[in-house]
Amino acid sequence: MRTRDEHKEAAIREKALVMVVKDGFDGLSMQKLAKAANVSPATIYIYFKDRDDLIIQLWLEEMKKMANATLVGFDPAMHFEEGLRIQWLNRAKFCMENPASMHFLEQMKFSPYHEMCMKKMDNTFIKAMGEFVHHAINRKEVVKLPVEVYWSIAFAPLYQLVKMHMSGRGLRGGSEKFVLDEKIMNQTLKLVLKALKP
Amino acid sequence: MRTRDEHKEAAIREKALVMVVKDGFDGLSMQKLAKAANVSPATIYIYFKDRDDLIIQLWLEEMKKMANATLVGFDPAMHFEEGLRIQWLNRAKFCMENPASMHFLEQMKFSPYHEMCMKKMDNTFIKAMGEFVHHAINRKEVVKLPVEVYWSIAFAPLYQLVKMHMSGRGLRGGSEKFVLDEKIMNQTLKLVLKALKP
DNA sequence: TCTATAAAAGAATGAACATTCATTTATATT
DNA sequence: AATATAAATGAATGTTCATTCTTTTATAGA
Repeated sequence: MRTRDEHKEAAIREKALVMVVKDGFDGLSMQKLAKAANVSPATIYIYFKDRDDLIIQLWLEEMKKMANATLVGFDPAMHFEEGLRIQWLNRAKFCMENPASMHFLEQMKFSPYHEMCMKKMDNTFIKAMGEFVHHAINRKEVVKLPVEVYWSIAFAPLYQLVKMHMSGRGLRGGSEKFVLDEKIMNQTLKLVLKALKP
Repeated sequence: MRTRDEHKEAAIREKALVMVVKDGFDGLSMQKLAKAANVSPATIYIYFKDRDDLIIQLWLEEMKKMANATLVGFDPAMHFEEGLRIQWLNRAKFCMENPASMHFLEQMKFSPYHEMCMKKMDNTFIKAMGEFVHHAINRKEVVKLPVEVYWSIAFAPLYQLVKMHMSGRGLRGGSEKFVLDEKIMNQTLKLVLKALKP
């Protein structure tokens, strides 16, 4: 029997991601995607059940990449400041180096697909995060807080900054561009740590 | 001549918002919208140039609502802690009372429409915010920071919490629901202030 | 080398899409 | 009451959509 061509699937995934990032979910048409990936429309349906499945698979893949990148050099048993710093910088690096992934993941967050995705995700990542926070709370290295508050203070500002960096549009109205450099990242991380330490 | 029926435009706007929130931009079809608003498809084109225009007008309206709600009782000349607290609570209140608006605005943020929208928005709101921060910095009531960092620390956590509240899904994996109550909001606001005060 | 099998293709299908057209309807002004 | 005008409509247009059907092609195992 004929064997699958991995390059074809990769091309489909890659072009689909770009299409969604560029033109939104509206802009992702199977026929245009087929053309962009140099493949017949029917071929897409060999690798993916349907359009929804394609989008969900895309999310699962990008999410895994992001999770792996986040955990490089990280251990849930680490002390709070060290652990947070490592994760923070890992996330920042991933976002800056993979703007399309980041953009796609953010776009998914508020789409109707997100709920479906969450159900399919394996939650070892989330568990590791929870463990880390609880260690830190037990050791009194962090203010005692619901995990969600901790989470939102720790990482939401980072993502917000990345968004502004990516759109090149800060908050000064005019034409001034906002660039998220290392200095600004360290400033922000410092403030985040200040907020969360007892 | 026949006069415009304001109720028709309002119905179109309202149903369109709901459709986008429920089914994403994909789900907003002019024919379905017409049916939902009890109107002929052609009527939509009396009030809006085309589908894109409809979406952009929707954004402008919801953005204005949000901006107005945010500024109730606020003055850019206020002292930092008071001003931030007022704005923070105003925003929180608006989000919790208008989940559809909030959801729509967030969904727009990462869509290709967002750039078009930003161009059309009047920037008095952004200017007021900038003024407020600069006062606060001059009075040494806040750490000296690029406006974007200040902004992301101050409000990104709030929106993140609202999102988790709205999806009912926190970070504990299982079935435990996350509810953003007044206690949690005050805890978070306290941390934000701690981060930003010198 | 032959055969079985799944990959891959291109054309085709019918549904749904945004938008427009020709017509009717309501009303403000005369 | 008559008229002019824009609102409102339902049907129609041509396009694009996701998906499937039929056929061809490549290749692993016999």
